[in-house]
Amino acid sequence: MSLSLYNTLTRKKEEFQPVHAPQVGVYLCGPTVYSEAHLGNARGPVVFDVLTRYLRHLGYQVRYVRNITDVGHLESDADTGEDKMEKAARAARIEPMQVAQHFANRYRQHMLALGCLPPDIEPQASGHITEQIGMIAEIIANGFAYEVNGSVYFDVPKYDEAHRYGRLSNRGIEDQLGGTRDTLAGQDEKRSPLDFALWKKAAPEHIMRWPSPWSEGFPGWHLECSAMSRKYLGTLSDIHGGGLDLMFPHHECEIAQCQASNTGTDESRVWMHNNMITVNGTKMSKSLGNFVLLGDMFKGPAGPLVQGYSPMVVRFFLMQAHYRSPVDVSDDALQAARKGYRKLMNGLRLLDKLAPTSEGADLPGDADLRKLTADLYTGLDDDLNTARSIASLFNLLRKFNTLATTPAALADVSAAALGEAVAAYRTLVADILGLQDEPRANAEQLLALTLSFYSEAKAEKAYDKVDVIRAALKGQGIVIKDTKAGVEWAYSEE
RNA sequence: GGUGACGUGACCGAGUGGCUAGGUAGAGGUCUGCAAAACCUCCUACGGCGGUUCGAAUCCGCCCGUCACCUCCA
Repeated sequence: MSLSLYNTLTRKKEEFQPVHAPQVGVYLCGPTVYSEAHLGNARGPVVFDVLTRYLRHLGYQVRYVRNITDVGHLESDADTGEDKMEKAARAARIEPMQVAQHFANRYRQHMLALGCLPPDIEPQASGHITEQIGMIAEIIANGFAYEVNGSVYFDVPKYDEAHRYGRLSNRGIEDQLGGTRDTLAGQDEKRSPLDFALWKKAAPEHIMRWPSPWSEGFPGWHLECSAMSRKYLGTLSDIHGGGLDLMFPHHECEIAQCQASNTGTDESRVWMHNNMITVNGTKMSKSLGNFVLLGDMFKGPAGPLVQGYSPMVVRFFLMQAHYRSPVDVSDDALQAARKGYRKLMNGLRLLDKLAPTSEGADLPGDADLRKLTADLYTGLDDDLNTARSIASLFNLLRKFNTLATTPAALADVSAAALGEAVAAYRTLVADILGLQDEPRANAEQLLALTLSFYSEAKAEKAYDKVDVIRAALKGQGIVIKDTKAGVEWAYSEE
């Protein structure tokens, strides 16, 4: 089996073929760091984390780029030109970059907690102004952009004649003209309402600004990803992704920018879009206010949820649905996920105890076990269907549990078949799905319990038990101190 | 208005022309000092109406319902 992925650009599943095997370039549109991340923001990173983990497992050399957008997009075209970052900064009376740094730090913490490995490159838009200016110059030189009053706009109708705009989202420019609003500010500078900004001249009160050939200003909303993707992944990356809501206009514009610049490609061969997370069937979003902040839901009740859920439970919950399906959050669903996750973790712990009891090869139970093992990856290979691979894991886990409790069954499988199955389960759960055991037991409380047994043993003068407990804790780097006030403990200073 | 999804058993969610994913919940059982875990069995669904087919939840048509994008949004 080989990996196939659904490509939004072609609207079908395609066998994955790297542009330059064994190297694979993956780009995920990252967060705009002017506020806390919510659950919906976590789906893309989790999906792409599994994707890159799996690609690496398949032997590819992956370069995974996930950007940080710290040049805030404008709050809306209707306001005075103050962007999100500045607005947040003004509210907190700090530097815009401080806002960006703060939320970028928080974001990284949350992503790490969710088991998402750090990207190989995490470029910031503000650090790539030069590249963006260079790309604008190319687009102008190629005749697909024009300058008005220090701002530069992408000429969509002209581009459409040469390359056809809207291939990704499958919409013609006639359709879009019908639905365009004519009430937005700054529209008068554009030749067509469909045109989008590549560079905006900064209004006097605009803090974040950079010099450019056209004006002191800031780059357009879609340019950073094109510029940074090209810089780090070349003119044609392998996979570019983000949420479904980024397909249009964001990704559509990225493709247009790349085609119109000297890049001359669709920027990426495969375009992947994860579906939305919903609450009672409605998309979770900042603007609707129905979001659940990650930091909140890890700790306790948040929004519509009556209790908290640990990062790993959230990760498992997200992976139990296919990434192109919408997934609805609810306590019922999360609680079910939590039990499933723990079951899988208990399975992981069971593997250590599962040792073969038979010598021979090709025993009667092997075929069944091998079938279950082989089935583990059919889901992932089919457009990263984690839900199916997880189902396969549970099927294999049931087998493991049977083997663990039924000596006759265990005697029927060979060491080789069992070893393969155990290794595959471990690899899939821990390395590819990235599910780690979350210790739930509280060490302090376990220690207190142990000390109470110690005290009891001491009272009974059962010194053999006392010594065993002492030695065991010593092994953990903890010494027991019998004081007049009672039993205490301290870290061993040895 | 344009574009695109989706409607699966009590709940969450895969699948998609024949071989009834999986998890959670529920019922019964094995095991068991109690309990838990585990295992076995049961509950067998695909919005509605037509059509194609030997056979459709799966393909086609119509209808109903829900959602997303077209404006910042993961």
